[in-house]
Amino acid sequence: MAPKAHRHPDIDDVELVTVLSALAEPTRLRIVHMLAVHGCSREGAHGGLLEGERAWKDLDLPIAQSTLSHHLRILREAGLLRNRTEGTRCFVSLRTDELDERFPGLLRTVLTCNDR
Amino acid sequence: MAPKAHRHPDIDDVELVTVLSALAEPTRLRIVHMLAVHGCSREGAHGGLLEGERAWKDLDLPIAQSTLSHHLRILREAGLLRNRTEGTRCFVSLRTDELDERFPGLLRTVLTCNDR
DNA sequence: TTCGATGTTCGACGAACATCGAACTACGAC
DNA sequence: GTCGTAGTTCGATGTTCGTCGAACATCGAA
Repeated sequence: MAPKAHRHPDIDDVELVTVLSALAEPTRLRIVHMLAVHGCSREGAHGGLLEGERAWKDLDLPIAQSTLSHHLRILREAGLLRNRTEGTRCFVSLRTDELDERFPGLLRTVLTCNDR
Repeated sequence: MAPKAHRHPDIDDVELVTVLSALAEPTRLRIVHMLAVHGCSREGAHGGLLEGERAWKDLDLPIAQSTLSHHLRILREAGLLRNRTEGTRCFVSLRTDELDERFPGLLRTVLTCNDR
């Protein structure tokens, strides 16, 4: 659909438990990892990618589209990522800075641990 | 019961997602918080408390005993805490150092975030 | 040995969750 | 307008989870 506008919570309204719950699922942790590692890719020639963004369609995971959409919503509502719609396409990115202000060091620490 | 011996996982066998799942629940996060903040209490006169330990019975939460036991098991199996049995009593403590070696900074960061 | 205190395990229950396919919606292109 | 693309929402299904009370196991004390 790429509906008119997604709802992004005010970062100050996000609870720590909500963030942890969002991250406590293999698929979602992997999505966040992908966005962190490869989010800033310079595929300049490709599309209207902004800094740190990643196209929905490039998130190729072994799950159904509807399931991916579901996980992205969980992450969005936990304040972890932001959706930007451009025509029918949509791009996702981590809310790195805001999140770091609310929960200092959390995202970076988790991602570092995730690398083993 | 306080059975003969609890099973504590080798910290290297613990997955990040397991730890996050364990922490992603209000009651359990509160338990970990209590152990971190008040674990090192000097109630010297009271019992055989070791450094950083806390007696089972002192964890007074508004839940049934069986529920508390369940949560403690989840935390134990996630490598977050250790049980020590002494007679019929049992004491719990965070596996702070081991955990920090496996997932550097994770516990401290989460606890700091939890303080707001 | 009998009793009480301390935790653990065992169903059982409803709620929440991950997953899927199908129906739907919004947009660009023709 | 009509069609295809891109992503969301809905309904259904099976699983996991948090919670409880009851039964059980283990130990110290009387």
